[in-house]
Amino acid sequence: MVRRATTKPKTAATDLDARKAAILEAVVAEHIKTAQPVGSSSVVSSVDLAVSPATVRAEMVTLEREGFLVQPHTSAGRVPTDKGYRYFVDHLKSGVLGSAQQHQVKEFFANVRGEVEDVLEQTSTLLTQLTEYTSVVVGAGHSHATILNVQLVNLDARHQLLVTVFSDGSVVKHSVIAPHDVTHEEVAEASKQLNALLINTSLDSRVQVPSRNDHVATLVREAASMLHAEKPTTDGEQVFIGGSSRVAEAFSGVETVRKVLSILEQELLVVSLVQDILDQGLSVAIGSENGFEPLSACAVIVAQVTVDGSPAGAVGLLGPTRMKYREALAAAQVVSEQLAKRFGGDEHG
Amino acid sequence: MVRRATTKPKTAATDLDARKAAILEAVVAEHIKTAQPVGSSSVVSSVDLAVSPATVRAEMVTLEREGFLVQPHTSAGRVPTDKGYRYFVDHLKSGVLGSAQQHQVKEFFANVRGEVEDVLEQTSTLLTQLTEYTSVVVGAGHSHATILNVQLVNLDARHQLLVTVFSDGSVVKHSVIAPHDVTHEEVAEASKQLNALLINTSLDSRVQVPSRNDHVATLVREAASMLHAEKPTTDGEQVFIGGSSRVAEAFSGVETVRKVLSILEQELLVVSLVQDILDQGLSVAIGSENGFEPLSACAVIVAQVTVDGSPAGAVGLLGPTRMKYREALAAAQVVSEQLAKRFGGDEHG
DNA sequence: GCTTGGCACTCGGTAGAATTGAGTGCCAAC
DNA sequence: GTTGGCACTCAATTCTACCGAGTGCCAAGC
Repeated sequence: MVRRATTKPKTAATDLDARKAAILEAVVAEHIKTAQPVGSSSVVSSVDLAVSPATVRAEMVTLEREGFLVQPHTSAGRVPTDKGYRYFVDHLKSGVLGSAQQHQVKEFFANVRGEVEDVLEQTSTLLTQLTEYTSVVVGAGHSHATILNVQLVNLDARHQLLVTVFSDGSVVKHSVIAPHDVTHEEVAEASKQLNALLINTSLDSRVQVPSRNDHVATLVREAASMLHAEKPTTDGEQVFIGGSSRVAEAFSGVETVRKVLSILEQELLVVSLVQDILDQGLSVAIGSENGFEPLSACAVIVAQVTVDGSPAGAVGLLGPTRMKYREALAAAQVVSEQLAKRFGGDEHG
Repeated sequence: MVRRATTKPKTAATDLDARKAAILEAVVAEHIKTAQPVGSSSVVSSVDLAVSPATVRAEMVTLEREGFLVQPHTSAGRVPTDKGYRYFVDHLKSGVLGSAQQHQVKEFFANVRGEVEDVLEQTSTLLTQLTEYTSVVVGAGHSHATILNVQLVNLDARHQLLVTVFSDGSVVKHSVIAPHDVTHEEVAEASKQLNALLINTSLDSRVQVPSRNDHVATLVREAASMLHAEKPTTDGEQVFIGGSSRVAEAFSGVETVRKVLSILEQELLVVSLVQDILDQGLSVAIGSENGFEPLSACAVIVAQVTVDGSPAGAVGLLGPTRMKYREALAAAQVVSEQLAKRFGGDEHG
């Protein structure tokens, strides 16, 4: 698995004097806008520095030496490095959503109906519409939710379906194969026992299964073991990815597009990517910071969704490193807040 | 919605004499291999026709006039049109999977575990591995399955979750909001009544809900209506798309890639695309035949999965019109058969 | 001691011209 | 009907010249 090398969440390590900062920011902003290398004169005209291009050039040499900028080739303007973007993002005064978009968000949350999954899925669509980037919405797993109800349903004499309802409103099913043919009554009895056994437990907790060897007890054991055999990898997280077609626009090289799409296809990887970023205490991972080599051309924005004080998921945006950070951050922020509100105050809208 | 214009499922309309056919097939085969326009001399050397390039050229003029080939420009070789591919596919002697791939399929179906959804999802991954194309796996909706069990579970006094188990092993949940606070006992009673009411019915059939106005009856009505309010669009179909990153390789233009990805994101569209193709009685839709303008650069292969004589889903492959039809058809064929076997003989593995 | 205008220099990008060569269409001869 | 021959076409490639954005450096100026 391609896990990240533990890069230090180094922030605010280097500080630049006001003029260098202004120049760097101008370069980044301009490059984000135009996707072109930015030259000294262009900086002068975009910032009011009362300084000549020559001076700016001198500063840019320093900035390049310090690793904030690079020249694609001599006699071209400069392009920000990941470090340059990092500085830019760290010193970004947080923006606010355009009013049209604010309205769209409001509209959206006023009108979404349906189950949690549906809401999350549609939220991911909303996010890509707001930002032009690919979005990721992760719903928390239910490993800590308690069981409200279990039901063993007969499909035929040998096959049963175990349906489990959790306190967070999620429902999970497991196929159970009985070692012997069983009757409806036995299934009903097993179902009853399972309820008695499991209600109010969580998946973490071990339960005492009957050790007898009759049909019912075997069935109960079988079912309980299916339930607890939950693969620890998925943990029941739900991932919704929206706007993957945006990847095609955001990156120039075919190969980059392929790599990024290919990562997005592996939902487990996406979950761990988002988790990694949150663990680092970041809200943006720029280029190689995300630790996935194939995503080194990407920036990933993450905003945690906090419900009742504990993390309940996250929303993310994935774009090129030269993405519109301010707008994207604002969008992620607002949407995550709305999502939190939605699932906080009134849990089952 | 971009639905297809009802093009006639015209097959075997035109027939070509043996030599023209051989030339056409050579051109298609060569173009599929090289992605380049194919010239007369290249045809001569790839087919043993005992005929000179000049003669081939004369034939190609005819083929072009009849719409099977086009020239990108004067003085280039020829490229097949959709019609050309169509002829090629219609006259394809069905191929067989490479032995390595056969083994892979066998291996796969010997080892997949888990719920139907998991199997289908992994099947889509298998298909893209077999073919290098994007795959689509559609599981049939449960609109005709009967209800085996319903359960109303209390989340809190006003919010309940209705969990329905169908005879095909699918499980669906619906949030229910009670008009008044209800007790656990009332919920249990409602649950019981719902079971009595709904077991062995299908979603098509209307049921007689109690008209009384007490809490329990209201709850029953509310729950039943949620269940039957199933949006007719989704019908509970499940769609699994694998290898969307393959789109980036398969098409050259960024814009084409974007369009195709964007269609793939809309699962409902994909379902109707697959359905359309099956309705036309086709197993391959080439270029504009699929009726979606953004997919006019694509060919789509579909193989129905038939369980116990009735359609239970479909597997599909999406690639460029110059896709490797023989291999892709073989793969779709084999996988759909295996899938049918899997869900036929032993339904709940 | 910064700052700056001046200047030579670099080098990617573009435009135009020349060249190449794969492939065609046509035709007269077989 | 088939074929070799041939003139012709035109995308692709190569080469050249050149432009100009942008740089680095430096000596003069505030």
